[in-house]
Amino acid sequence: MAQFVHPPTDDITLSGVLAALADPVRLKIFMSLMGHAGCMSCTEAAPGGGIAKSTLSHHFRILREAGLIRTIKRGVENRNVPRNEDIEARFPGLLATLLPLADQEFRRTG
Amino acid sequence: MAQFVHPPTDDITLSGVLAALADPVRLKIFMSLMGHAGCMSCTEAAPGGGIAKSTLSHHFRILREAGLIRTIKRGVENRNVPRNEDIEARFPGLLATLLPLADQEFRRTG
DNA sequence: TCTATAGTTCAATATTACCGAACAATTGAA
DNA sequence: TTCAATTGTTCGGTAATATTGAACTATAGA
Repeated sequence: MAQFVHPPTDDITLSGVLAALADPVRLKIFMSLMGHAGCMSCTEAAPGGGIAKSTLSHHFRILREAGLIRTIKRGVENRNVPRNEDIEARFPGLLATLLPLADQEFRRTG
Repeated sequence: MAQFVHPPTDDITLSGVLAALADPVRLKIFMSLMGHAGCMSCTEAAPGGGIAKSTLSHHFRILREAGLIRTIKRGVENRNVPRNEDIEARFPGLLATLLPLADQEFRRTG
């Protein structure tokens, strides 16, 4: 039986999603998850830089509460999965346009 | 000759745009501007609620610095114009997908 | 049991948002 | 010109949020 770190939100708002993805760190995390199309632990999905793990935990919480990811406790680590279908259902086409632009942006700046 | 309140940014970033539009007040302001497809003063574009004018000024500054609007001083008031083409040039399709979703969202919640 | 690992929570600090009040600039009327 | 009204910015104080290291919980594996 799935042990959610916190039960997934069913109230996904546009402002919540945009605010969550407006932070470069969280955007990178979410894109990593999308790229791996399965599950990643928090440390796997985290971008390289010197970010404190308490801060990372905070970022994952924001992504969870925005409804962008689902987090399941599995052994000692967390399995984070993007909630593709739920976001697509609420905001059709949003991710399809946003993610390529984010990709382009990160290539440009780093 | 155009008197800009501040010269328009030529460095439009995705995080800047998303952060600017993640705030419901700013999103409403920007959508008002898009809807009127011309120029609006700050007070015209502002949503109804009891928002201090110093706060509104702050919101317009964020929209300006994100590169979403251009503000020209005209007489006693400001003329705010959305920078459609510049945003489309940098992030093709972003506004086209975002704004209808925002519209739907505001209809849902108010 | 003992140690290592993965995240969360907590308390403190730093950054940012919001407001009212004071200010500057322009308009229009007296 | 002078005076009042209008529009928006700036400033100082306070409230809210972000970031961090340290302490803590829970699980895995030797």
